[in-house]
Amino acid sequence: MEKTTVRTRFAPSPTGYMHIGNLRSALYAYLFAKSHGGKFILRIEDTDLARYVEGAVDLVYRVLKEVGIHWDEGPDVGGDYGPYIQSERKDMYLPYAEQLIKSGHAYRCFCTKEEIEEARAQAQAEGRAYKYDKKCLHLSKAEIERKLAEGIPYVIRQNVPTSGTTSFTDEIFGTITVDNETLDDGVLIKADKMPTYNFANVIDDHLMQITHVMRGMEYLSSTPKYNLLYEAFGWEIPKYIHMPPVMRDAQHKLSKRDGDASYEDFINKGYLKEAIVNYISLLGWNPGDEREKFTLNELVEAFSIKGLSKSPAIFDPLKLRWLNAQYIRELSAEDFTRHAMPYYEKAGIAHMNTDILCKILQPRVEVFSELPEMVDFLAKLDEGYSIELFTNKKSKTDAQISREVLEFVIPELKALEAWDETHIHDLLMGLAQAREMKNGTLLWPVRIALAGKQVTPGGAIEIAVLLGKCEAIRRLELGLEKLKA
RNA sequence: GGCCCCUUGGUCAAGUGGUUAAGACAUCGCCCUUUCACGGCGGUAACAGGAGUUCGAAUCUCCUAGGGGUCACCA
Repeated sequence: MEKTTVRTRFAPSPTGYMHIGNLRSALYAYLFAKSHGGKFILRIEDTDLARYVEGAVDLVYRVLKEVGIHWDEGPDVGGDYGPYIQSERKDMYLPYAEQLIKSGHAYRCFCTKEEIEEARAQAQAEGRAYKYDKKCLHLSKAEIERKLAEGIPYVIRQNVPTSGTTSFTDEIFGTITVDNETLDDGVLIKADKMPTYNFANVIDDHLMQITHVMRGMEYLSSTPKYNLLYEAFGWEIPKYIHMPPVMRDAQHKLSKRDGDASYEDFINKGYLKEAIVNYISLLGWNPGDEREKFTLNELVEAFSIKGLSKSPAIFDPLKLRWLNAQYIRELSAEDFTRHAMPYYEKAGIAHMNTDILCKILQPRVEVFSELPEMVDFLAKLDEGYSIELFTNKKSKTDAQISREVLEFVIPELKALEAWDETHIHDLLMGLAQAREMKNGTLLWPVRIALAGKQVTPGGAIEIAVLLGKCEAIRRLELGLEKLKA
């Protein structure tokens, strides 16, 4: 038996926004295809002209490329089953719908939107689900001809059976059966001759020989209608893999309105793309072992739909943060600095020693955007800080001791020729030892005077080096003055 | 409301008839320490509820509850 190649697709509609949930769908479809040595196809679903957004398609390309999800076929790279943009395929669908009319699986419906609306409103008022009553299915040939001749607009509806059941097997949810009676005669071709999403999907997936349809589980309940279509055409039904949504909390999907739902939002906040991909891969999937950190290639290696969850997953920003921090810590010093530089500039410290900045910041930063706030004191001392900061129980310091410390430390530092970590370190430690005081007792007041802040990334020595001798001495003297006052 | 799906700690989750019910994030405590972090060690914390089936149920069945989805000439 010939083994067919796995083909999956990601079929976004270009909205100008790469939702985390969509990215995850793309990721899973990509991982599934690649883990089976198959092809991953990108198709743009833009049948709704009213929703056209400038530059939206480019955004899809850019994000996918950036995270390393490469498509084997798509609008820009081509392929044997193109075009890959639905609007360029728009003439392909109508003939298929007409074929269905001939075979009795579809029919023209001349009912106006208003009529439908009315019937729907009435159904709602009576508390029952609306279903089109198949009125136009029973039009005589002559009537149809007459309406056609009059140019009355129509849609083409699927003629679903009114009895019996339809079942299908989802690879993760198992077999699902529905009563055909609950199915509505959905519109296949709109009055403007454009296909509806559902119809275009079936045609395109078949024509592009998609073997595994991976999509959000909101399509679970319309899948029987898809299958009826495949059957009407006599086409092979693809495998279905429906994926639960990404949630903001137990009752809401992660949505655009939350402000935190797009890939771009996270990148702009200083998250690393590797961390984002890694994190979302784990939202609704697990590798079956205890690994949590994965590169894209490792994900391809480890991915299996067996690890996909049936229930929705709540997006946990805290865990993403943690994972991001893990990735930041693994960066080389060069890469860390490259990522941090825009934020250094924002903080006005881009001229400082990047080795030391890296040393003190890399283990502390979880998201790059928080960096300026962490180092604000470097660029500018808040001279109005309270001298109560000099008091610290654990370091055994108070204002009095701090004053004494600064009084003997300042001249020594002033006399120091080589202003670097080693020399400052040796000098300060030597002084503490000579005076028989805890390192902390000496270092605390120095750091406070240098930073004017209780909590700082890095200690007194690193901060002194970063500030440079001149500024460091100035701050120390200012601190001493405050203590004397 | 009809139909479909889901339900293990606060969160992500392992688990497929017999386990002291993993692990991670978060949280709390301790250690390390030049503040804060990093790192290390440890603690708190869960099978939605109820009936069955079975020698034995988180695992199988049914009911209830809760949640989600869907019911467009939107995708």
